Amino acid sequence: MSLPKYYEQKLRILEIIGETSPGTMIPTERELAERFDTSRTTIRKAIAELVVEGRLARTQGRGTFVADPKKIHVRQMTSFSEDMTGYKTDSIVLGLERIEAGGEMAARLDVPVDSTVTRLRRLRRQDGEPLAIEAAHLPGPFPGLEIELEARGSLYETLREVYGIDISAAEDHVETALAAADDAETLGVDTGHPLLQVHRTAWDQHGRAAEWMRGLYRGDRFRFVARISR
Amino acid sequence: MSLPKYYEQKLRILEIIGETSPGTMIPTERELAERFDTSRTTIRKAIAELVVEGRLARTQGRGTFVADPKKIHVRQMTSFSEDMTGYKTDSIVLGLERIEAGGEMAARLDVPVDSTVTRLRRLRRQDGEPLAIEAAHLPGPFPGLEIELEARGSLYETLREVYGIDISAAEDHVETALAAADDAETLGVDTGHPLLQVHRTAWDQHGRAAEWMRGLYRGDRFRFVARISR
DNA sequence: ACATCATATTGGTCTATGCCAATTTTAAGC
DNA sequence: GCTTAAAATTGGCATAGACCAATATGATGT
Repeated sequence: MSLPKYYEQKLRILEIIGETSPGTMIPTERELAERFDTSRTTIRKAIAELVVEGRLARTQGRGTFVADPKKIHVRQMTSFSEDMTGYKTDSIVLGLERIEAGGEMAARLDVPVDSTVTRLRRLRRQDGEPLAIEAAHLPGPFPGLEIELEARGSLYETLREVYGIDISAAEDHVETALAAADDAETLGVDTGHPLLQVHRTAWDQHGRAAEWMRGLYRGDRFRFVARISR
Repeated sequence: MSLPKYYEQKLRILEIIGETSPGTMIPTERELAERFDTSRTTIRKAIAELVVEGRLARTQGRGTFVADPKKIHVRQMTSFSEDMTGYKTDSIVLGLERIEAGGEMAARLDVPVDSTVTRLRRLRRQDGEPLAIEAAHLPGPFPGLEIELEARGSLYETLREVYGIDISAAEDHVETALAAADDAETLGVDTGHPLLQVHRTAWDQHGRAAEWMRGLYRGDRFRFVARISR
């Protein structure tokens, strides 16, 4: 019947959050521990969950602050760039290479094993803050993709205008995942931070596999939206 | 550059997992702590993440065991029951009441405030293990729903056959959430366990809002799948 | 053999503490 | 005033340990 002690503290801290507005600093961990007559460890566990839920943000040496829990929508079939209007968003190309398709990749893109696959890794940001990592895999060499993509920004737009590939169907698989050490570093979150992991297979106007994508989105900042009708 | 210490232990435990098969017991926390020359606290943090990822399962007094990380797919527009073929699944009705629509509910279902809304809360299980909580809200009293639903099992089938409501469009919003104390208890997971939270608005053949649903799915056991074409 | 009860084992929770790292604040020097 | 350096503050990370709760084990008695 009784709640875990850390959870009680979480509820009490939520009250503090409710009384203030985003940007306000809450009391220090040591002060909260003393005020609520508990250990700093327990307070930190409570705060950790509130950070994961996007209600708090903390910085070493500065303090812990009330955050704005708004979420960005990622829609099916619309690229990231189309969906983040109204924000100062940008996209950093982390890498664009041609690799040889392994067994799994070959199956996903329906190409022979060892054939050339183009891999594009991008970091998505909003107001300079990293929010998502997307790794797209395309069947073939796609010569000149670097330059064409640079000019347009949107991958799907580039595929359509330059390579005649019109993405017309897609299947997304959405699940939770915990940030691995390297992804956590790139995204600026703690190792183990919950993420939305999206795997997408997309097909062109002829029904051929055109893209296989893996996206990692900060769980506290994103919501995946899918609409369907028949 | 260096990895967090608990994360190193996580990788080492993953090696142990890789060498065995589901059901095998791994060494106790105290033994792992001694073997890896670290504290039990650090080992527990590593194990906690592996539990969240579905790689381990632990029981007080028994031990920690290698788990089978398979995930169940939840598809858009198909009910839970249609999707879990091959498993011994069942559904427990936690509650079926008629309530008055509040402001938010009224807006979501496009009905007047204070009008009657039917709320159906169900617990979804597989082989007796609770896996998901779904709360559906329907606009209107839906007399006899208890009996009709009992006979058919599937809500969408009941709506179609008995009430002439054919769900023909839906929008799902998928995000991560941490299990609150009561939901954690119902699902048999720890408080704070990552979940997939799905909000669905569904419309009938005339474009009228027919359902508003909130689902909580264990993040370690589910994957949301959405397919679209144009 | 079987059931019962005490004991040991194992995970669950919380505490107290130490030290490090990033940042802010204060003091010192010019 | 301004810059620079030292000190204090605050979160980050890991440790050791105490005690509890659930389960498994082994001893005991019949």
